[in-house]
Amino acid sequence: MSRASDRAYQHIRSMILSGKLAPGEQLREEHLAESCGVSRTPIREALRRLEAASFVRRTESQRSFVADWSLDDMKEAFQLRGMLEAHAAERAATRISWDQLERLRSCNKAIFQSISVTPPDISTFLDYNRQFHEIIVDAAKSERLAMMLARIIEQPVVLRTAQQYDHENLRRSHHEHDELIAAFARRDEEWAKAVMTGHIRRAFHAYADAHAHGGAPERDDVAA
Amino acid sequence: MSRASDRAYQHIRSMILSGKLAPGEQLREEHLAESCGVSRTPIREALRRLEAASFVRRTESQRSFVADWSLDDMKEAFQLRGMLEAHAAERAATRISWDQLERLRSCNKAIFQSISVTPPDISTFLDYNRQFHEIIVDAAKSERLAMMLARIIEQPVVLRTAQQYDHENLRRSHHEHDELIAAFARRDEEWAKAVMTGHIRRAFHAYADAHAHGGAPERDDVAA
DNA sequence: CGCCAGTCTATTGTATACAAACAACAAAGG
DNA sequence: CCTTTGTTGTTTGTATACAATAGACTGGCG
Repeated sequence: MSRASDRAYQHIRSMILSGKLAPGEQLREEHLAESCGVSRTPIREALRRLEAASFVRRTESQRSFVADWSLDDMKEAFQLRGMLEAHAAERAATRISWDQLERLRSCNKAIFQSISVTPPDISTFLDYNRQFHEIIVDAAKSERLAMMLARIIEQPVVLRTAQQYDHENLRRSHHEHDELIAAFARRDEEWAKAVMTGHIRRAFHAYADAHAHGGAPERDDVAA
Repeated sequence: MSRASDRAYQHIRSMILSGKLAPGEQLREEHLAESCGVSRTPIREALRRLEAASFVRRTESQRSFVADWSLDDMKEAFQLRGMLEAHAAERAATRISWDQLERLRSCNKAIFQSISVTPPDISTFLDYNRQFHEIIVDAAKSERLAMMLARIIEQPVVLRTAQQYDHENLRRSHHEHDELIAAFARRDEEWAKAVMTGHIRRAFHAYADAHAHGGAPERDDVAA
């Protein structure tokens, strides 16, 4: 991560997420280079990766713009994420190791603690939540799947789900994780898949509700 | 496509598919540059794209190697493709336009003609088959989905399914397409999804069988 | 004989200069 | 007044030189 192109990637990404670069705005390589304090070469590489992650869109004439996301885009991304993550859970059910299962348990224990205090420690919740899902994707043992999920989860639409959860949602999230663990312990693919589908779907509705109410997120992360 | 980086991409890709670059072989930028007749800059860009498409793998120290594919990788890719393409069919069922439906019909008519001659015109079959699936993905109206599918279909594992089909498989493929068209015409999402799932699954087994028999493909394309 | 350190080479990362392409605009013709 | 075409400026594409870094090799030491 100490390479200039990586730093440029993170820098541009955060500028997009923070809104410093507005959706639809054109990204000029030279301008970004100046802004990031590097030359155009690493900027170009960062732009390609940002494009692959759907943060940036390029016209046929190779000009880059900050991607803007419609409501349909959001639905799409969540639908895709739900499908892929359910598939991951299905695969993980028969492949997960005892160690990974144990780590899921301790993750969810930490999650429980983070939401048991008042006010809930959302930041900690998010960290462990991310870990929880990462363990599952890892247990699914499919690099391609992991790659695709990483790309979707990275996306601005799916990000920003956090901070929006009320206590009820946090509690339900924790409970669903418990159910996932139970499904994994029983090696029940169907169950794991079904629980994960519902889990992501609930996350989507929580996001949609929060979005409708116009709340602004303070931190970017997934909260499924 | 006339840009040097695009030509480099195609050139390296074809060298990988043809086996001129063996799986596991290291790819040196300078060497490739010489081989493609361009400088390292467009090669670097091509390598990043090839990496995103899983043709190329990079170590943590940024060295590039031709990806090699295990049998599990193959299964994985087909599973993912089946899931995504079924999802595409599901979405397409309620979104497809009359014009697109008509184009599907004419595509499948052309497919029928290509397999009615002796010997079957596999090349034409493949072209129209690709068109057929493209129309469906297009009708699904999900850019993200299209992007992901494009990436999977591009992959060496999923490629090379062609030329392997016997007459029976070709006929069944045509018939399944007809059933898909019927499902679309009735706007029946579930039906479309189910047919597509079986369609891709059959393609997988045809591939697996052909692979087991050790047949060598002469042309790279998908034949679902 | 094996192992570690230092050096050296091979390979990738970055900066910069120049070339090419595109978009915006202006001018001329219908 | 609209369309079309040429011109100009802005932006991206490519080549090349140089810097940094990871791997390989060699020599010395335990």
